[in-house]
Amino acid sequence: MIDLKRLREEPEYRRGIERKRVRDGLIDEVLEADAERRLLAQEVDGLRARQNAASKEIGNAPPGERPAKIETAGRLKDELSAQEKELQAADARLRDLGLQVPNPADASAPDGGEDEGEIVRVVGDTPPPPPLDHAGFAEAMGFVDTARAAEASGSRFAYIMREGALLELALVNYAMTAIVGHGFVPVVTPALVRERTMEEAGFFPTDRAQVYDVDDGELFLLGTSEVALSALHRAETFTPEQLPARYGGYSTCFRREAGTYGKDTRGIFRVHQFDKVEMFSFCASEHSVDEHERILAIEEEIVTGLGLPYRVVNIAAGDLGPAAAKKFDIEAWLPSERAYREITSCSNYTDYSARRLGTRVKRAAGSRLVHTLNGTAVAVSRMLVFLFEHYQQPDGSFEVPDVLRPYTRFTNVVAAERR
RNA sequence: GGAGGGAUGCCGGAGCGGCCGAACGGGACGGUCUUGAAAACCGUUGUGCGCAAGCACCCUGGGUUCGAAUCCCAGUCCCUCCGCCA
Repeated sequence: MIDLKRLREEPEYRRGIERKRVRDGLIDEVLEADAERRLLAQEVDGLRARQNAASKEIGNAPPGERPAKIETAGRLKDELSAQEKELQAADARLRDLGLQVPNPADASAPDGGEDEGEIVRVVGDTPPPPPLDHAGFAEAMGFVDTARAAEASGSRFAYIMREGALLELALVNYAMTAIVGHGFVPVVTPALVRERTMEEAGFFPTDRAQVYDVDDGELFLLGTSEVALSALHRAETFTPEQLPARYGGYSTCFRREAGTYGKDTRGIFRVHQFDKVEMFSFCASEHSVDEHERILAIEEEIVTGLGLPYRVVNIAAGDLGPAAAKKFDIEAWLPSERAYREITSCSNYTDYSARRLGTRVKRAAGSRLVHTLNGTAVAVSRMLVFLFEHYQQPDGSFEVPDVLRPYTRFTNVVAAERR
């Protein structure tokens, strides 16, 4: 949810919203609905004050005078309930519209759309394509079976098998160990949440089409554990010393991938179900820019540890999700495509989700909304894609990245017609 | 799945339909006393919106009433018992 007061008063704030993709006229509709609601709220407040006073009088009056007073109070009541109905309707309208408005883009997010992010830095040398792309290699090695998964579940599913399955677990361990070392509290989250949680995390109503629902819409499968982590401090007020509060979530993630038909259909680059380790921070507003850089640095450390060449992209305003004010993607080099492709992503949601959650921090006077941030530690299936290309050897074998060996306990998988 | 009980402020816990934003106890904070601390005593101590008057909040949403923490309905969550289960 955006800050309506700032929308009213700060032209900069409005401009930040307009730099994203917003339906024409939406902002003005919101402002109108807000003005109407505030007017009604004022009237109702005044009416209630009179009604409260009238009722109080009845209690204090001698019994003989009561019937007349009850009569007047009764009239006030009718008037009030009519006004209250209108206020309720205005509230609903404002809420409905307000939920559609995205968080303003930060000034440091570049203008433009999907391919107009700013390349912040490029790290490492880009190798030529290996003999097999990730899908072909994974199949040849018996690491991944998408054909049979299609039988069981449909397209964009995979059986991850043999050393591939062990690599999956090794990646989870590697990422979890890394972020716990940076002070993130390890958490295995629920994978199903209620609608409210989706909304408060900033995903509903805008991203509803991307989410699987379950049990007749009672519950929804997470697309990222970020959703469950954000709810960890719902309606809570932190003391300043408790911040930053950092959590490392592990969960399986589920995405419908609506609107991606025909895109990235080979292998496991884009699948409906994958495991992910995610960083999530609650922090004071004045520290969120630093926290964002910190999360990005940890992501780079993880990617570097796995020896992948990459670049960092400051995502353009028009390409930001509804909740993000700013986002850095790390794109690793995918040799078979001779292109950089997204491997991690970290966002600063500022107070957008916190406002819905009611997560605050105590201040000298009153309290303020916190800022929330999230970032990928490892999205496992996606990461396997890159490893299968970068660690594919000339003799067709697979070499395990050094940092994963403590977890896999094997260092090499030979090319196998044995499968 | 079946049967009961419950949800109040930082915590415990009271609360007749009006005198309840809420007794009492604890904690925390400030002060007196003390070389310092403890003890004792005194005081302060929820939040959001609003410039303010004021309004709202006793799990959530409805309802009854002139008036609801208190009565009614629905939901959510927790606890106990039975059944089932990795």
